[in-house]
Amino acid sequence: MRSNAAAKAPIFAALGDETRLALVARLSSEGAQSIARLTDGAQVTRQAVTKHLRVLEGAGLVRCLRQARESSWELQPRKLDEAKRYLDRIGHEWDLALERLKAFVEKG
Amino acid sequence: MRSNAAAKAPIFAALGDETRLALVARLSSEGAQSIARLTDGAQVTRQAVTKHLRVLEGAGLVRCLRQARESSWELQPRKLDEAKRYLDRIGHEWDLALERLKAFVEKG
DNA sequence: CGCAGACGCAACCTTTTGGTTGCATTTAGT
DNA sequence: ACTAAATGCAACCAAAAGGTTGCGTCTGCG
Repeated sequence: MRSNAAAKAPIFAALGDETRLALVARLSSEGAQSIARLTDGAQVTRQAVTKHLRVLEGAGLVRCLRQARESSWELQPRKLDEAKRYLDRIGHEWDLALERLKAFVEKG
Repeated sequence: MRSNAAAKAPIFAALGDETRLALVARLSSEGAQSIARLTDGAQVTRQAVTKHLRVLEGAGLVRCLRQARESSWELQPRKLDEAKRYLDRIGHEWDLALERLKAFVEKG
C-alpha cells in the first residue's frame, strides 16, 4: 500500500479544526475520558463535541471504549505518527530537490 | 508566544484537502513551479489551483515569487516542521500520561 | 501592433461543515 | 420504582468550502 497523499488528507483534515485539535491535545495530556468531561472546558455543546469525536474516530485518531453508562474516548497515537512520518517524507523530498537544484547549478 | 493548538489548526486544515496535499507533495518533489504547470496533472481548473495555493499561502506553507508574466510557488518547509513538532509534542504528552497511569496503577 | 500565454478578480452554485435544539434511551443510585 | 446523569439520534440552519465560468489585465514575442 503506497503512502499517497490522498490517504493522509483525512487525518490532517480531522486535525484542522481548532476544537478538534484541542480535544486531541486534552486526550493526550489528560488521558482517556468521557464526552461529558470533555464538554466541560469546551465552548460548544455536548452534541458538537460528540460530532467532533466521531470525525476524529473516522480518521482513526481516537477510539471509543464504551462501558455501561459512560463512554471513554482514547487517543490513537498510531495515526498521529502516520501523519508525522508523512510530513517527514515531504521534508525529505524537499531536501532532495534542493540538492538536485544545487548540483544542476554547479554543473551549469 | 505559546504554541497552543489554536495556532496550529490552520496548518493542518490547509493540509487536510486532497488536492492541496497533492500540490504540497508536488512542490516538494518537483520544486517551485508556476500555476499553469501545477494545473497540468491536477484534476481541477486553474482557478481552483489558484484558490488552493492561496489557502496554503495563508497557512504559511508556500509562498509566491512572482516575476513578470509567470509566478513561481515555492514550498515553505518551516511550517511543515512546525506541524511535525506539534504532533511530536502531543505524542510525547501521551507517553507521559501513560507513564503516570502506570505509576498510579502500581502504587494503587 | 497584435496575438497568445499566464494570471487576477468576481459572480455564482452546490455540498459540506460546525453548531444548535429537542426528544428518546440506557443505567446508576437512592 | 423514580430520578438524574450520560448518550444517541434526527431535524434544521447558517456559514464556509470547493469548484466553475466569464471577463479583464499584463507581458513577451513575432
